Amino acid sequence: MSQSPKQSADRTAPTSADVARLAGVSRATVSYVLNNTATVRISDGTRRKVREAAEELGYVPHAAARSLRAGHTRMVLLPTASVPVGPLYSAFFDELQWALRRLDYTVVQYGSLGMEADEAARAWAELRPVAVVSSGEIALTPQGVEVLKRSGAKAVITLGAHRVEGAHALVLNQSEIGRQAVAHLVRRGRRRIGVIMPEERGLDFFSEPRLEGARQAAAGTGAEIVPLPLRYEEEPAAALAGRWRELGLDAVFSYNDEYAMLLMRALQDAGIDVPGETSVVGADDLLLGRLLRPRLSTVQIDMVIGRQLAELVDRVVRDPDGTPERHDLIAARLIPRESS
Amino acid sequence: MSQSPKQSADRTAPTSADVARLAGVSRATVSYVLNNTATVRISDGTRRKVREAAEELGYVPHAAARSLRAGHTRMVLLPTASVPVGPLYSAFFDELQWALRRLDYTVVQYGSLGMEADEAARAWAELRPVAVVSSGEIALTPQGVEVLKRSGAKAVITLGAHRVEGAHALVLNQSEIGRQAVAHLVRRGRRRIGVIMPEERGLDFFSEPRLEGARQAAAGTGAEIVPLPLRYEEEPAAALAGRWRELGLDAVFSYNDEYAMLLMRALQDAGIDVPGETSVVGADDLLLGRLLRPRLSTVQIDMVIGRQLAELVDRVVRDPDGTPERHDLIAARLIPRESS
DNA sequence: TTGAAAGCGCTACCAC
DNA sequence: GTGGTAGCGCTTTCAA
Repeated sequence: MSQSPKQSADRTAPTSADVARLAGVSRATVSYVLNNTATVRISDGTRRKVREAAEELGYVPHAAARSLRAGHTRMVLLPTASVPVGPLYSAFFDELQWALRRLDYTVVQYGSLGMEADEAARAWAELRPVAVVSSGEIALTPQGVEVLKRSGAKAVITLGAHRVEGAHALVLNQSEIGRQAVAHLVRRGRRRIGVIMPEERGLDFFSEPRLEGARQAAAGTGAEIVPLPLRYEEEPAAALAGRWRELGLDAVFSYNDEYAMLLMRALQDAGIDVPGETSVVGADDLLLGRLLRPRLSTVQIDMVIGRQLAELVDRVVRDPDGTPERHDLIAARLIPRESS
Repeated sequence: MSQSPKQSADRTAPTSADVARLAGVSRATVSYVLNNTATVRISDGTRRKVREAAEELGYVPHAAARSLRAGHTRMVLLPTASVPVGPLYSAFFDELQWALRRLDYTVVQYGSLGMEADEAARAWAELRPVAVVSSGEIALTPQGVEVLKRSGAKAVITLGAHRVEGAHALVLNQSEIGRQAVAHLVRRGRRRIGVIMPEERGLDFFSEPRLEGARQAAAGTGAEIVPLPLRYEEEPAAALAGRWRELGLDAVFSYNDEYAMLLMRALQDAGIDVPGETSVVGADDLLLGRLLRPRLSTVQIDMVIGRQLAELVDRVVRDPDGTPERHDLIAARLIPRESS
């Protein structure tokens, strides 16, 4: 083997002082050049020397030192905790991240699985993020918001069903989804409507408001809403289908398309005709809904573009004392197919 | 409105000096107490005073200042970029995060969507992570690894099919999946076997090795492998099914269960009998495979537990100069059902 | 048992 | 145009 470039690996990271020394200038000049500081004029020769020195040493600025000096960061913290939320949500997150980067923020997801609310808030605060966008998987208390703001967070934004004192809110009005689904079923003349409630942890956050919307749509129509807890597995689905007739249901809003597929298969295997005896409506408009027979009616969900949220973050960071805003983030539209 | 607690929000964050002042001690003492420094004895009275002062002020230490002083961090960086990877992968990531936190690392996902390899490596290096676990969505070049190591990363671990010079590798031997699927089909007497190659960006990372494995399994058996590009949509699937007979295939390994569902539906709609005329095998053992008719044969994938990877990270951080390890991370097992 | 002070890497103010 | 330098918040050595 010839001499590998490993030698450099164990040397310590070059600092701006190293760059300055190699370029034969002061650290100040290095900083000016590498940050393109506008308030100061540097000769082109010096600029080039500094750039070359930085390149040669493989200089990478030290974010912690920079933000310590600056007194603030450009970090937007997105706490996460493991909710398996599907393609819609992840597309939304991707877009949010991308849009925030365009606005020159550093986007960081902080895994907070299993942390208590205030413990989590403190851990986030240690990083001194300029903004926190909490998707609601980790509950944020008013105290938590306070801790974050004291630690320099200009914007604390919750993304979810509930408001938190002191934080801006982006409301995912999930209830609209349940409302659309049930309104459709009522129009179809259905009167006893089941609503699937997933038993998986972390989903009540979505399912509760959907149930609530279902109730609202049924109110005053004479239709009845029956919550149906269900685990995402074959046996419980079969069991539920087994007592379907004694439940006396003529329709079901099945939380989303995946639960709908599970339930519809179980119903069919139990000899229940869909949609003749029971209508089924899903949500999310996944491709699989169109592959089922009968094709699955569903509620299509248009999440607001992440860019919009990114701009809200930026606006609040610039004007932290503005009135907390409240935005609705979801538009829902029913797509009737064959299952209802 | 009565006076809200907003007053405190715009004050600056309390520092250890503030705590020291309130407790009537020095900053050193504050540090000793709050970090439970073992090498120094502090009286219980002082301890309590410090703790109370910190509590009262809502003191949160400044991670950047701490790590600047310490010369290193405990941050493990997980670069991410939007690959729609499914429940298996996300469960794996959850476990990894959780296990790393137990080992006292701070786990941070860094959204790197759309970055170039070396630009990304530099951005990560600015944060001076002690370890980087790159899931391979962002290609890591040898130069990138070098930059990260120079900036203090003790462990650079790639998670994927390819090795990168200088980095430890956790090989997701995806090829085993294709191998299992095709070996099964050959045993069933199939001779012309299609392999679905998703056209969605970011998946060739998984699909290429699966194809390679398929080829290996076919080699010497007289069976023939035919790659079949496919977008995850109904029309292309229907089109592919439309020319199925002219392709002369008697089996297909369909990348995963979701593509299998899409293709199987298209084949059935085109009047192709499954498994009579064509066998179909998926992968991932998703629930939906059991809901299909015929039930879908699949390759079950056992990902190594995240804890194992967390321990590797920790081991490499403690002994950075150890020989780069190479681990196989996937065990695959064929589950025959009705579709093959 | 506690305190004083140096210094991590960086930027921005001021002087030359 | 460029350089000297203070100081961000923290930990840790050394003295008291």
